[in-house]
This record gives sequence, C-alpha cells and structure tokens, in this order.
Amino acid sequence: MIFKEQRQAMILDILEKDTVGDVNGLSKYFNVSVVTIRRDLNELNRAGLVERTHGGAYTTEMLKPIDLSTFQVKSNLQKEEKKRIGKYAASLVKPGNTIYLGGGTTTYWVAKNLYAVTPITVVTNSLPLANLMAQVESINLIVVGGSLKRREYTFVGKLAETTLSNIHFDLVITGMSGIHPENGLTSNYPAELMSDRIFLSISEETIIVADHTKFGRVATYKTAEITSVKTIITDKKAPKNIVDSIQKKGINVIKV
Amino acid sequence: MIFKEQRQAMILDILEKDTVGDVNGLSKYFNVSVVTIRRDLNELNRAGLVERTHGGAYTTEMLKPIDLSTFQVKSNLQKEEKKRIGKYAASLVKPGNTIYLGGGTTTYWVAKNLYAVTPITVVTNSLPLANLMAQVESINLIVVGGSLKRREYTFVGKLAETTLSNIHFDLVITGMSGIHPENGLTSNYPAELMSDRIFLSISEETIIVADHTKFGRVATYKTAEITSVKTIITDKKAPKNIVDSIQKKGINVIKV
DNA sequence: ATACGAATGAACGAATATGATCGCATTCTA
DNA sequence: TAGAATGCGATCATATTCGTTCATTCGTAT
Repeated sequence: MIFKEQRQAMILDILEKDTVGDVNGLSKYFNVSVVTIRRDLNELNRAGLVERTHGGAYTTEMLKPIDLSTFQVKSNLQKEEKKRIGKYAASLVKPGNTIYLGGGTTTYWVAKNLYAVTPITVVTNSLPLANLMAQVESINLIVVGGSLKRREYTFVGKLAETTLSNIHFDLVITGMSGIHPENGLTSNYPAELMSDRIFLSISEETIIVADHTKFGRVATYKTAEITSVKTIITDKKAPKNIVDSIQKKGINVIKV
Repeated sequence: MIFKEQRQAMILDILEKDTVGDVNGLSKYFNVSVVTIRRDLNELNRAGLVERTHGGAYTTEMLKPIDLSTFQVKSNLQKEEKKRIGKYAASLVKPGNTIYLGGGTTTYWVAKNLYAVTPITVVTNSLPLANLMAQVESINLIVVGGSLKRREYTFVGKLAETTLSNIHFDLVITGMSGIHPENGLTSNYPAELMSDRIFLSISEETIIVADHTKFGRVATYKTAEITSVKTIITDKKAPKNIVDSIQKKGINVIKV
C-alpha cells in the first residue's frame, strides 16, 4: 500500500535528482494511471513545489521549504537512549506549566512527548522544535526571536537575550555538549552562551537532558557550574564514577 | 485486554518502523474495528505525532516544517498574479538592505525570489517564511519572537511588538486584506494590527503587494491610511477607477 | 442500586482517490 | 505548414474511506 502523500514526496525526490520527469514514466514507475500522475503534478505545482511542462514537470529553481536532514542525521546517534530520556523528561512537566526548551537533538525527543501534558506553554529558541510543536494545537508556543544561527537552527543574539530575560519559567529543559563534575556544564555553541546563562539563572528549576556520551566530556565554552542545575536525566550507560561525583554535589541524576 | 494507551503506543512503534500503516491492517492486527483505529490515528494526529492520509497514517520521522501547503487552498487563488507580483517586488530590494516581510500568501512569493538579491537582512513574523529563508546562507534571517497564532502561523503579541519597534528597516513589504482609496489599508487579522501599524510607522519605505481582488475591498480592521505607503504592486486586472483614485493621492501603483 | 463517563462498535450519508472517456490544445514532424 | 501524435482538462463512474450520530458495554463514583 502506498499513499498519495508518499507518492508525491517520492515524485519530488525524483524530480530533484533528475530535474525532469515525464507523466508516462512516472505512471509506470508507480503503477498508477497517467491521470493520477497528472493530478499529483498539478497539486505539487499548486503548492509551488514544481513547474509543469507538457508531458511532465521539473523542480522550481526558487526556494523550497527547508531540509533539515543534517539535523536528522545527528539526531540518530543514541536515538533509543534519547527517546527514553525525552519521554521521561516530558513526564516531569505538569499541565499549566511554562517551560523553556533548549535547542538540540535530545530536546527534540522531549518535545515529541509533550503532547501528553497539555495544556502548557512552551518557549523555545529552536526553529525545528517550533515547527514540531506548531502542529499541536493545545501547546501555547512562544518563540524567542533573534537572528538565525544556521548550524543549530536556533535564534540567538541580543534580541533573543532581552526576550528571554522578560519571561518567567517554571521549568527549563535543555541539553548540553559536556557534563563534568569539576568543569561543569559546557557547550560547543558560543552564540547560545548568553541565552543559556540567562535562563539557567532565572528558572525555578532546571533539568538537563543528555545521553551518556556527554558525561565526562568538556566542550569549549563553559556555561555554568554543575551545581546550578537540580536534575540531570541520562541513560543507563552513563559512567558510574562521574555520575557518583556529580551526585555527591547534591544533584539528582536519573538513569532511564 | 489491551488499553487504548497501549494500543496507540504500539501503533506509534509500528509507524516508526514501517513509516506507514493502513487503517484496515491495523484494525485486523489489533482486533478492533476500523472506527477505533481511525479514532486512534486522529488522536495521535492531533497530538502532532503522526500524519493522517486517506486510508492510514505515517510518520515522517523528520521535522516537517510548516510550509505553504498549510495555507495551500488560499494560496491557489490568483497564483500566477502573485508569482509575478512577488518576483517584481523582490527585484526592488537592494543587496545590503534590511527589509521586513509580513506574513501572508503573496509575500510568500516575494520570499521565494529573495535569493537573487543577497546579501540582505530579512525580518519576518511568519513561521512558513522563516522556514523558506532559513536555507539561504546569504540571508541574515531575523525572526520576530512572540506567541504563535495558528491560523496564519505568525508570531504576535507584546513580545513581537516590542521587538519590532527596536529594529530599523530600509523597506517593508507586506500584504493587506483590503485596499481602498478612502478607507485605506484594512486587515482581517486583529492580532497583527499593532505589529502592522508599528512597522508601517517606522519604515523608510513601504511596499504593499496585493493582487487585484484586494482593490476596493474593505476588511474589518483599519490598519492605516492609504497615504502611509509609497508603492503598491498589483496585477493587470486591478480595477482602473480605484487605481486612479489611489494614484491621485500620490501613491505609485505598479501593475505587473 | 443507580448514574455517569470512557471506550468501543454499527450504520449511513458525505468525501476522497483513482480510473476511464472524450473533445480540445499543444507539440512534433514530414 | 498541415496533419498526426501526444498530452491536456473536464466530466462521469466507482470503490474505498471518512466523520458523525447513536447504541452498547463496562468500570467507577455516588
């Protein structure tokens, strides 16, 4: 069974690769009538994704909606762990809360599970996360404005910072590049440094979500001391000795 | 006995593995009626976890950005005119400019053509437009933060307004629901009223993009007098008498 | 025991996806 | 450039799926 939406997505892929596709060829390829292919191409055309010719179609040279595949590749690393971490973190959110969700691939899985605790207000500086949550009616979505940083697709800069400092959060959930008992929370993204420090300082409670590979790692930019957070959620593979040192400092480390 | 929640969780697993699932197959697999499966899929869809199709559902596993297809129906209207209007409007932007691009289906076509005049700084309050321009490295993209208004997928509210008033624009390009010589510029979207007024008042120059159907129309909310803009770009079908009255007031009306 | 709400199923008219046909338009080619 | 070939949109037909309304079951609170 193949659905119309899939077929159209595949047609788009074909067109982008071969730059041109003919109705008859596509018809045979998908085992559907030429009428159906024509309809597909016309719909894609109406959506502004392809240009029609007589006998086929080609992709427009103009802008197409963003492809976040790079983001996706990275997010497959430790995917199962991240899914569990995300699900657990989301369960800590209570309906009615206002939470901040940082950018990153682990927080993506938190976002995916937030539908279960609505209504909530979610503030984020991440474009992909905004797109994800924009689809859930019962989430009041507030996006921090600012200049788009393309590597991580987050909004940064002075605009973002002043916006952030004017909102109150019940809970902050964010990822970190490195977690270390002595060197604290570290990040690879200098542009987000200020934002991170701001919301860490103003939130009632902060939860760090990070798979085991982040433990013991020290990234380039120091964001805060390890003691500035209350809870860290990670997976079962997190190295015991590091987790112990962190717990000795009074931080709640949860392995899921 | 199997609970609804379990079944839905299992459906999610199946979809994530196979990417698609059809109603009939799932119905047999779980020994429940197709009605129940449909209800499950719709609930998962409302939660933003799956996409519905006729006959089943699928997960993209990708972050599907909100794009033009969200307001596809509306954007079909006068598409050819809008494409021409958008292309012309984009040609008026000069490299190095800082421009504001309002939300809407006509400005979408402006955005699609902006790749040609980079480097520029584009400020917008529209999520679909942000997704579109996010992929062009040479566009410095600034998104106005705020609360997401789902009907138009724009960011509105006090956050958006204060942000706006702190930026300087060389040029504002935006659409309007109604254009009338005496009743001025009118809009159907009360939430954006304040934002619209703000950027109209602070911009060096304002260009309105609007197909011919907007001429002579008066929408619910008055945004500004017609004299507050310098240029209106429309198509050849714009009614002559109304265009004349507007031009008599010193406004440059361009038909493309 | 009774009332109530959640989950499920049955039935039915409406909507969707697809295919077939046909007269007209576009493109090709001799 | 004129006729042939191909592709086109429009219309109609059909099978499947959809959403809605109503009824039933079952567990739980009163």
